[in-house]
Amino acid sequence: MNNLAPELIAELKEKKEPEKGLPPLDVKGDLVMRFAPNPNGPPTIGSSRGIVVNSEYTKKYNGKFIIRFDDTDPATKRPMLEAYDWYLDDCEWLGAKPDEVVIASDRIPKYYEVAVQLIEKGGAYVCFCEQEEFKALKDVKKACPHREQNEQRNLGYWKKMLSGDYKEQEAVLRIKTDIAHKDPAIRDWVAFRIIKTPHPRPEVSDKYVAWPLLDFEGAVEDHMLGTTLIIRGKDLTDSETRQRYVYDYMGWKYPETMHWGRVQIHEFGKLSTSGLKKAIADGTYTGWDDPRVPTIRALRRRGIRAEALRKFMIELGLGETDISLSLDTLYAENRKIVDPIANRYFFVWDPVELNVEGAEPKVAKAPLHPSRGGMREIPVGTKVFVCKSDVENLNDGERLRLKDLYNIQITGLSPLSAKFIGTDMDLVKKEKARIIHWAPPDGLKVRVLSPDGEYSGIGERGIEKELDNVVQFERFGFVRIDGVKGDEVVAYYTHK
RNA sequence: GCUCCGAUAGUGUAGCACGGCCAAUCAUGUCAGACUCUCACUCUGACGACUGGGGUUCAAAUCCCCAUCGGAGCACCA
Repeated sequence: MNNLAPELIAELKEKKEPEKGLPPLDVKGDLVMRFAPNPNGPPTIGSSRGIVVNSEYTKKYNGKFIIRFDDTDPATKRPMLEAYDWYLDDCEWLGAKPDEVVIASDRIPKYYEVAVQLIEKGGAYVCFCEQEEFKALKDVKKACPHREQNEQRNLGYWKKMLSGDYKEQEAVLRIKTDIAHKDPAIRDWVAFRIIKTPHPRPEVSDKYVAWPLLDFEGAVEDHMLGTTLIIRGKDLTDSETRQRYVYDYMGWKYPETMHWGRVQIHEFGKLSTSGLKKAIADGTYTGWDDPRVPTIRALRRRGIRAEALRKFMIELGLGETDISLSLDTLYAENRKIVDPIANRYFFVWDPVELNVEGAEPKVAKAPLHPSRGGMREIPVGTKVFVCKSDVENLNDGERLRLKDLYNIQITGLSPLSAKFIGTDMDLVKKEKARIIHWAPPDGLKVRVLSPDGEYSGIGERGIEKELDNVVQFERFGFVRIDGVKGDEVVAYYTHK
């Protein structure tokens, strides 16, 4: 069979191994996709899904990946100036360097052009209703009086909207849809409103007072960018129906769309960008890369690898159900990458001093890595530090093994003391003595910042040479060495 | 209230478009054991799911209907 029809076998194998994670796409022609965040905060784990999935598809199908900043709300969801670069930086780190970067607030005049065309086609009108007033009418499928204004009037009003003649709230431009549409969410939606707060970007600042809303800006942009496939959160499913009115008036072709549900992460719960902003401002968190914060920057600082995050996001697939997941899977993925390369060191948290009577000063030798070879050397005298939790429930006379050093027997509990009883591994193998790790008294002062608090203690020398690397503190977990200052080391906790 | 949408083990997924090969895939998790001078890694084993009820059919996780549960939108937010 193999000889007769090798291509059949190959085909069978392919059928057996469907694409793990993302469903295959039916791409005809070019694929253009975009990830469109509002940079009103740094990219979060949630953003990474959008970045990874969009870029993964465009990679796979040789398409174009665009990042577009939907920053057209200078007031309520005011963009954060630093965040623009953070997005680009995190994208690059994730291996998702965009082919094109677009900033909506740079392209306002283009949106104005489309607005004028829509008005001329009778597809949009300037509405002076108060919000409540309009809603009341809309709820009973009734048009407001402004809906019937002719094009000339609308054009005049529109000019006045642009020139700043109206106050905020005084006038909006609405897209004429179907005022009796069965879904109230669709009825004559707002495309532009007036905001007199200057935009945070200095190049834009107070240049405009009429700002497009997302549905309008996105509609025009997706057409201009030639987007062929949109993947976005299901909170925007109705956008398609709304935006199609614009596309129909203009005679454009609407892109394909796909949606995904909300992602919630157990470890972080419901943290909103604005909530985080507040917590950072009041000092609850140290910044946007505090290990307790769900941003990509924080994960990076903790030593999560881009590949692990990518894989994690891809394997979520594209479901419309809301999902709630635990970072354990991400950690497992990361551990697979990091475990073979991370050097091992001793770090003693909550250190307790232990004197070992009868021990000769020596140099302990321990492998840098259990399977890779290379040794570290730790000079040690008669005094070591051990973890408080390891010696809390000891009995007098108990025998222990100090890992890679020697055996001891406890001779006193307070103060803690012990005596040297040899180096033979039989203590562990036959007597099943516990092995604990330790640190020399002249070690480094180490602080570990982790999602559930800070640990401080003493680490062996050598750690200071691992700046920026992920290492494993034995019996503690993986950490990334974040800073070294003299004899003081700061590490960020990666995971168990 | 109106309009959409979804439901497979603790979690996340595969399978559903073309019903049988599904007593249901993979990963993670949990438990047990092996290995190991780490409670890490690796290995072995166990645990664990088609929301419920009807219908169509020789045959349903897959198709249809109802119910239940969950979610989204109904903003001059994105």
